[in-house]
Amino acid sequence: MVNRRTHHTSTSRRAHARGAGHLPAERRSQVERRRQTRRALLDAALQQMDGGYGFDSLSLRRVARAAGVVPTAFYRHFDTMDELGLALVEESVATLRSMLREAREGGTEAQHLIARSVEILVAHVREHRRHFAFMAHARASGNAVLRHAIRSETKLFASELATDLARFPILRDWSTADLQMLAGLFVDTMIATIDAILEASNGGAGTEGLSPETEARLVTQAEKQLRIIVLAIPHWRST
Amino acid sequence: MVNRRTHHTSTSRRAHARGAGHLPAERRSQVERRRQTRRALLDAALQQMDGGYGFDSLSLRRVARAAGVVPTAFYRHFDTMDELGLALVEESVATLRSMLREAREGGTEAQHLIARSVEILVAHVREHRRHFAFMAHARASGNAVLRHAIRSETKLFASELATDLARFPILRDWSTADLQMLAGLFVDTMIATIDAILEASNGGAGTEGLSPETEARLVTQAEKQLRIIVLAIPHWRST
DNA sequence: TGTACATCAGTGAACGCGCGTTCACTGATGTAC
DNA sequence: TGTACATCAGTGAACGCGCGTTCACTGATGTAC
Repeated sequence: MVNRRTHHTSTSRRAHARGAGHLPAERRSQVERRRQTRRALLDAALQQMDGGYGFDSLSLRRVARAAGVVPTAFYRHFDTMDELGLALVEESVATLRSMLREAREGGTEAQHLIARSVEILVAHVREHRRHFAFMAHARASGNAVLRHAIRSETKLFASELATDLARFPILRDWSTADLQMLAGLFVDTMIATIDAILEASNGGAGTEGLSPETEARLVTQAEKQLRIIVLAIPHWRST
Repeated sequence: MVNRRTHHTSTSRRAHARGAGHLPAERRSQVERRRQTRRALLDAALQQMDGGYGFDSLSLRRVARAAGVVPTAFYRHFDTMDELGLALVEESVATLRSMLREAREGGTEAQHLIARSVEILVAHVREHRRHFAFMAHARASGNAVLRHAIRSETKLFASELATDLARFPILRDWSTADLQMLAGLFVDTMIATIDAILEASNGGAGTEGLSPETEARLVTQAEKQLRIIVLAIPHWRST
């Protein structure tokens, strides 16, 4: 009976080194190597979801493979796929926060505010398409952990928006509940816009990207929808 | 060498007969038996998705098992899981249509119309919770076939609503694009409400159902959101 | 600066499992005479 | 009405595959002296 564990040559091992794999020639520090592999796993997960497939359809092995790493190396960074998913939620939420921050800087005149907000939204979705697509899917996915994480972040986001809205003179006398209602309406409309953008840029027949015409149409529609809500504000009698 | 294929007793086969399984005592016709198994497969799929898990996480074997049928029997009814999914989309769409039809019967005075519409929506979601949950998940799922099927049905639904809206005197002079925009806003708000109801009735801590308080809160919020949109209508200048 | 040892990120073989799909089959229902 | 044959919904064994997870390992990086 021969030795069960085969002794491979070192060259065969080198041949497997790809992406975040083991590249001794580079002389990276251990912590840097670790950081890069973690990043590669997160990016691989986002990349694998790119075709419009959700987090649920990922497998640990596919993510590891796409990251250029052996499946077992995954466990050096995350205990489960859920933990990787939560890390992606954190990154995505950071993107949302930066969006809200950017929207806060600038004038408060309604007409410009709407156009600017939609512009910022579209720019962010384009810039961080994978993160938004991840959230759009995971929001309604089968994974309860991710779904709840994203839902609660969405509620938090709406609450922060309500606080911002409270600063407008015309909304000063609205009840908290009505401000939340209004913020919810804005957020729901934004989410619908995000969905529409993502659908148009994924589902497009082979074009892979969002055509300028389609984008313009979606921007116009979103602006109109926000504007019609704003139009109603002076006529609302808050309880 | 013994015969590879074991010859089981007929009693052991009977013991396996469950649900839509083979029940010779009943003397059903072949077509009736076929119809019942198909129904059992569809119901089993809906049931398996009940815990908040989406269509993507179903497997053919699990569905067949839950339907009380052997995996291979599945193929007598559907070529693939996708086909079963499309059958569920058809059923769900029929539900939506009946909802719209019900909403059309009755007065057109705005205030009552909103309350009635929300009431009908909530009643339908409660009555057909599994179908709505299926659509809410599949809308954003990884399965491109189902996603597109549901998206296009949603657009059709919004178009029909736009046609209904065109009959209101106050909307008579609105452009088609603006009517579509308005219908889209209503539909997006309804979808958000449906999502909120489903989330509250699944995510509730062990209660399994939607508490009357939560439902009342969601109904109030939805009514307010629709009302604020309606409030804006007289002030909109359509292009 | 040089040496001996510790750490630990990534490796590769192995496992048991549920999956979709194939195939030849069984036996009740349906039909032709 | 009775018999012989056809139909076909559902069966059960088998297959190859990708999965998550375990384990002992390798070898470069890091550290104590």
